[in-house]
Amino acid sequence: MSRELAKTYDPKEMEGRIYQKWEQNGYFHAVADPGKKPFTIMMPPPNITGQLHMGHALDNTMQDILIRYKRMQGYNALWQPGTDHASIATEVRVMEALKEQGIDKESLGREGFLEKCREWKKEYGGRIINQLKRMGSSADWERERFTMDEGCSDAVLEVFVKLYEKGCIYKGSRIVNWCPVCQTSISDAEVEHEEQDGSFWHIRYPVAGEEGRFVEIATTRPETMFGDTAVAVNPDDARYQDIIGKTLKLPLTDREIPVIADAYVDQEFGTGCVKITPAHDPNDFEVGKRHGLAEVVVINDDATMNQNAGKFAGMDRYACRKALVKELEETGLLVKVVPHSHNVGTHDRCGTTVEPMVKQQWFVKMDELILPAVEGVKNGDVRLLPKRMEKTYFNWTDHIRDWCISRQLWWGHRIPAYYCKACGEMTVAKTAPETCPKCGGAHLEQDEDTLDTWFSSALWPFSTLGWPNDTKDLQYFYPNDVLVTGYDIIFFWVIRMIFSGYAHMGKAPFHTVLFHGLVRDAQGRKMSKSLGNGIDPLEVIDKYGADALRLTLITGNAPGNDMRFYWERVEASRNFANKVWNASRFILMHIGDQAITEPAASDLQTEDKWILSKANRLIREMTENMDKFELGIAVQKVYDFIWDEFCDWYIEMTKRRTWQAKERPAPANAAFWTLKEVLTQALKLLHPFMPFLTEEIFCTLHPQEETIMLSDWCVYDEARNFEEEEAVVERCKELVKSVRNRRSEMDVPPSRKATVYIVSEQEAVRCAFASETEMYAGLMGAGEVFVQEDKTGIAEDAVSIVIPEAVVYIPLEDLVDMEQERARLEKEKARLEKELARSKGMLCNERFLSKAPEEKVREEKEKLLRYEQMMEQVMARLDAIK
RNA sequence: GGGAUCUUAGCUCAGCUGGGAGAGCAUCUGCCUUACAAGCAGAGGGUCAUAGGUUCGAGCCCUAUAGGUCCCACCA
Repeated sequence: MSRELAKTYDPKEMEGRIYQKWEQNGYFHAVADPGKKPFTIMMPPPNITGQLHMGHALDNTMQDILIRYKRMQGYNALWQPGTDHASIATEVRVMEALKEQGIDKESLGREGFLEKCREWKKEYGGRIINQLKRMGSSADWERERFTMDEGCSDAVLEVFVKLYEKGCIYKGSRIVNWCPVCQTSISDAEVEHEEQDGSFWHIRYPVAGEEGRFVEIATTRPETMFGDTAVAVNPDDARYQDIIGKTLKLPLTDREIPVIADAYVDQEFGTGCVKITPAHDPNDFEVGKRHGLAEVVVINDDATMNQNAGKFAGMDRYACRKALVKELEETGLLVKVVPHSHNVGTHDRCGTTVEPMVKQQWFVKMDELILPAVEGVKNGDVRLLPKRMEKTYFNWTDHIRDWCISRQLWWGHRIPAYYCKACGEMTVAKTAPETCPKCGGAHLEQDEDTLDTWFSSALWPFSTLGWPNDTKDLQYFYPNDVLVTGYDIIFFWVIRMIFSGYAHMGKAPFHTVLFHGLVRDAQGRKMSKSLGNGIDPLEVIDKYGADALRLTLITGNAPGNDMRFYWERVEASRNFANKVWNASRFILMHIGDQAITEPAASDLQTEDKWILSKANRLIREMTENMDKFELGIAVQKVYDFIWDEFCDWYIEMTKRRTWQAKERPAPANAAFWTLKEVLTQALKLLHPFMPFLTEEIFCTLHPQEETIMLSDWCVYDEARNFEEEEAVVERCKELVKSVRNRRSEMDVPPSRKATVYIVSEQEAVRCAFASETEMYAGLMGAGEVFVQEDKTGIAEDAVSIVIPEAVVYIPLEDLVDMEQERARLEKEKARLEKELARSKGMLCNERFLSKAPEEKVREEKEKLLRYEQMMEQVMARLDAIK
């Protein structure tokens, strides 16, 4: 590796090369080693249909930061990657592809279709993995897994059979959410509710045997009336007491249905009479169960009406609604139509309005399984960050319903239930039984359905480590440490992993869940394909580099909060990378091939100790922030340190020494050593956030080192805590700033080197300023600096600046306007008067003095003293130039 | 219907356990000063949504109000 850096920061050139080096050297690979402490993160497996989007970029950046940080701290850090088979999403995509070739799923048959899915996986399954690599992700790719690989599938079977035998999985006829387009049932979590404008149709149902008497019901879904098997009223409803138990004629049919009483009915709502359609409404289903009503199915799987709808059979559900309403109107049974907005359930994958249907499906019984998952979060065994996510979590667990896990799909884990063709007996087993255990029949058929995708991802924290086998990896890396994911899949995935961990491993899968928000576009809209407002992370990487993208995603982002993405921010991040690059170039340029030795303590200048002390504190603070998962705060600190303190102040302070390296080698060596030392520390602290840039510079700065990735994270060192030197340098900085400020106000050209006099009656202050002139004189554009006790030799019309403990004079004959000078002093006086009033007010407040902590009172007293001194100086100066 | 969350500089957002309001971008003024114009130096800009309360002290804690966002929910 050469000891020079290219002239300009060019991420494109280095990122691919560096990543290849890391991967080839096996830095990402973790092996169980009882001698080291493990730190494990499971990567949320991206779908094999997936392309890298900003959400992945954020998610993976956060995980990579944590993994790199822990790896540097000496942990045996495992970041377990893999992909998800995404049953419904993949199936839809494959079907779309087939459709273009004019092939449909059914004609291929189950096995033929699965073959197509496997081909898809082969082609697209690895795409997103390669994209993740471009982000710099240091996952252990050698361990890459797939939710449908042999091991994960075995875990799925094991869990299914185990839960079935415990009675936690059952098959039953229940009302489920049916997607007529995808032709499968879906779980409650997959249903999205959206507010739609609809209508309330008020319809008369004639009372049987009482000519001219009607019951008026109100419905939002008239087409389901063919499935009505009752009309319900509230048992306490005075209006309808006499009608309970009577029979109604179902319009347009020859069926008769009873009027029943059920507390479910709200008297205040609608007409107080509710048509009951047990086969197509979840509530009605419950009511039907209570009253023993028949379930009449009227809608087919593809959302057309069936023969129960009489002459409407074969029509689409909405076409039927229209025709039916028209007919009701014509027959005079339609009373009125009232506009009504209501929530409609849609399938989150395809947006189709979900049809509640009664179906034979498989369910996981949740009431008991969920208990440890609730307890675990309550007692802190699993910590959710930010904490408010717990409320969302409990909101779900408190209202948990059984989980519908069967899907009428082919791509997925097929349910391990086998039916005897002879006697119908069902056997649940990991492998197909050869004969029926009941009748001995040899013809068994496996259940047609597959499992919900999330059934396998729920096992991800341990199935990837070899479970159900008791592997070394499992013993060593389970439980995992942190899960990083978006709050949008808390119900789908997080809760299910937690209860699965407790149920099958006896332990929570991880101790911390770190949630992040959504990455939105510059206008705050969700990035989506339909809006076309998505920004491709790869495009960002191409233009500005992965480091810039990572920094952009992590700065100013608090856990769980959504963030907006816009290009200006990436540019700012890239500029920071460039800053680091150039500061490093400066240092390398001066160090060259010189041997830098650790300077004797006496050779270290005040500013050297100052920056070492600052860096030391940064180490402590950042480490604390990292441990608290405050990544945004941590990176902000190293950013500010590098740019504001190290570059803008420290490097500038060392310039005089670096230029005179030949004449005065010892002080120059101290500067070089400090520059190198602090830069090295800063690079390490920055590495988890910007891995490529820091690697490139680190290896150039330390040619004998192989990588920064495996170097030690910095540790706070009490011996590098230099409070006195810090105070001195901060005072000098204030001096420089006030002189610069005044020069700028007076339009003194930067090229004009002024003579600066610092006058202080305090000897200690004079000493401090006098001994540091080399550090600060250049920074404030001073030619000569005189530090003295009084105003001897200073022109009366010099510009003056009152700073704490001293007054600075700059003779600028031609530029000085005494009127302006007086105005400035008056302004300063007014400011000080305000401060004095505030400070005195506080210190005169008895209650402040008695109740505030001593430290605060002392601080305030010191401030008052300083203001008073400065005021004195301002007054004296005003007096002098009168 | 229940719940969460937000309202801080022109814009986008930080602000950890309450102790004199911050960043980036944008704006204005000087500078191509031998690491960096992707830069340097300087400046302007905020009754921290509103109204109460707790406190010696509130952007931060409590209550209410207004507006925005999101989640959950079986009101036909």
